[in-house]
Amino acid sequence: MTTTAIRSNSDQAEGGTGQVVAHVRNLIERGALKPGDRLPAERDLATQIGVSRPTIRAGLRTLAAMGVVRSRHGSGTYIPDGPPALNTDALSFLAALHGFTREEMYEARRILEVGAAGLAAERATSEQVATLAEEVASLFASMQDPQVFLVHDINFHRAVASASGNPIVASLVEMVSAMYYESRRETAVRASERDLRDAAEMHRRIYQAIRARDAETARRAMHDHLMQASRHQAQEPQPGHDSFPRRAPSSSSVPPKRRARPHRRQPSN
Amino acid sequence: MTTTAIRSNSDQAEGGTGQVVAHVRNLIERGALKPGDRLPAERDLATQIGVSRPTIRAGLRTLAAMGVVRSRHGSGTYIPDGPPALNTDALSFLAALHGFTREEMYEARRILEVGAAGLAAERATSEQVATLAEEVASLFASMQDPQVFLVHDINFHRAVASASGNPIVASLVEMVSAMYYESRRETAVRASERDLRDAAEMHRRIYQAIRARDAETARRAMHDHLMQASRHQAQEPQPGHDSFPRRAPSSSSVPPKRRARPHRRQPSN
DNA sequence: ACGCGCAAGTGGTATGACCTCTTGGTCGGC
DNA sequence: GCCGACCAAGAGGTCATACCACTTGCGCGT
Repeated sequence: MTTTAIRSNSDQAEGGTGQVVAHVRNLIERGALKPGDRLPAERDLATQIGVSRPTIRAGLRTLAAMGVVRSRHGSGTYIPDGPPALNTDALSFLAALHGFTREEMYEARRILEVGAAGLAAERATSEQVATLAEEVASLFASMQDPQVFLVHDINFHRAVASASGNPIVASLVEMVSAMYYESRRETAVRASERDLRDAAEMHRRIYQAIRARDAETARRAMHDHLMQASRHQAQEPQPGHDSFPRRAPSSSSVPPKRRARPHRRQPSN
Repeated sequence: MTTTAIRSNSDQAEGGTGQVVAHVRNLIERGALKPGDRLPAERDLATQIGVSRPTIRAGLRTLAAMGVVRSRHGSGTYIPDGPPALNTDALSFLAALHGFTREEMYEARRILEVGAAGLAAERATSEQVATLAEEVASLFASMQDPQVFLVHDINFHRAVASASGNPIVASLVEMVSAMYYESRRETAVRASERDLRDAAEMHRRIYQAIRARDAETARRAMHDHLMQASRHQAQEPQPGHDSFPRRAPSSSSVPPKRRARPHRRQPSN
């Protein structure tokens, strides 16, 4: 019975750069840094913490990649305000690395967004409902341009997530949506106008259920929408495999589906 | 009707460091880099891409923060194998920054893990079921030590997520679990032994449903478990607010719940 | 009073050096 | 002949310094 320790994967408790991350974290937890604030200049931080500027920059870059800070050339390093936002690229990289399938993406979206739709029906403000209405209108208005349609499609789903009132759920949906957009952008042109009309209609139903404060109908509508989208996309002409890594050709016959991912062990350093 | 552009939040198409990230991304998409591989040495990458070593290091640090690569002192920079893993610290930072409430965390967990439990019931391998059984046993065995109990608690939920067979869902659960662990670690000692026994029992029910391949029961059991845990925790002695930022005292009366987060705009640079 | 421009300040990059750690090969002893 | 200790090459980590690019706001000139 192994009592596996829980460790952050970027465990930088020691080392200069981890010192920087920890310092900023302390500032945040002490309330000295709030969203919108500007951090001290790198050269100042260097003298404060007692490390060199390159080390400071390394730590700040780590924080920037996490979405905790944002550097603006010539101006300073700031903590972004607005809703909390994770780095959306991370999931896209993992998708490219591990070859996530469309079905897996839709499955993840279904789990997340069905829940988000239910919450949105219970809590959406009138402004958020208005935003949803606008995006639905944009969907119907862009049925002849799959690329523009896709943008409004994603925007609608992000708006639903935002209307859920739960910033964590909203952040996760943002990540998954960004990954989906990345992988869908190239193939979106293959969607038939009939499919787009269906999709627009289903978005409208989701919107109406949220507006009517009917959580269960909203959940079902979101579920049906994502199921149908997944089915439609599976029927489209051969997907461009070029964006996904191809397995190295092996002498033995390649398994037809996906192979399980064995945990090749790696030294812990 | 704004056609909001969809941009990655770490949009580094230009600039030296973004060049490095893009280069590695190309290597991945071309299949030249697979999980477990080692990247060229920093000094070599520098000459290949045509930038200096600090720039290379900046790009690699960004990738490391995303969980795409992992540097090991004295050995090299590698692409982690094993299941895809996002950086779990990011959510913890956002939690500290924006003061996520426990209710929001449980809500997010409910959405994600109820779905994961359903999938796990449909797909878990016998090995994964065995892992779940072990963790359940560890839970019953550690009821007198809340800290150890918490570790096995989290491990059980991670195992369920892994058994879902969906690596995206598993990654998201990992993130949320890590954040939850961070915020719960300090207050876990307050849990009564009776609550721990209840919790262990509910984990056992989840396990049994998954083992029985009963998806709907697994979903309900997970839902009930997280609901009850949320309720119990709300009843515990005053939670240590010290890890969460306190709002600056304002002259006007503070709204009782949480105020909406206005999007203070910030220059786009 | 208004606007233009310059200068101070800030992040971004480059160079080069040195340190620590890992790793694998080699040499010695058993 | 085998095994262990040592060492050296190579990798990432840090530092110091300089210079470049961009932003911002103050102040000068009109």
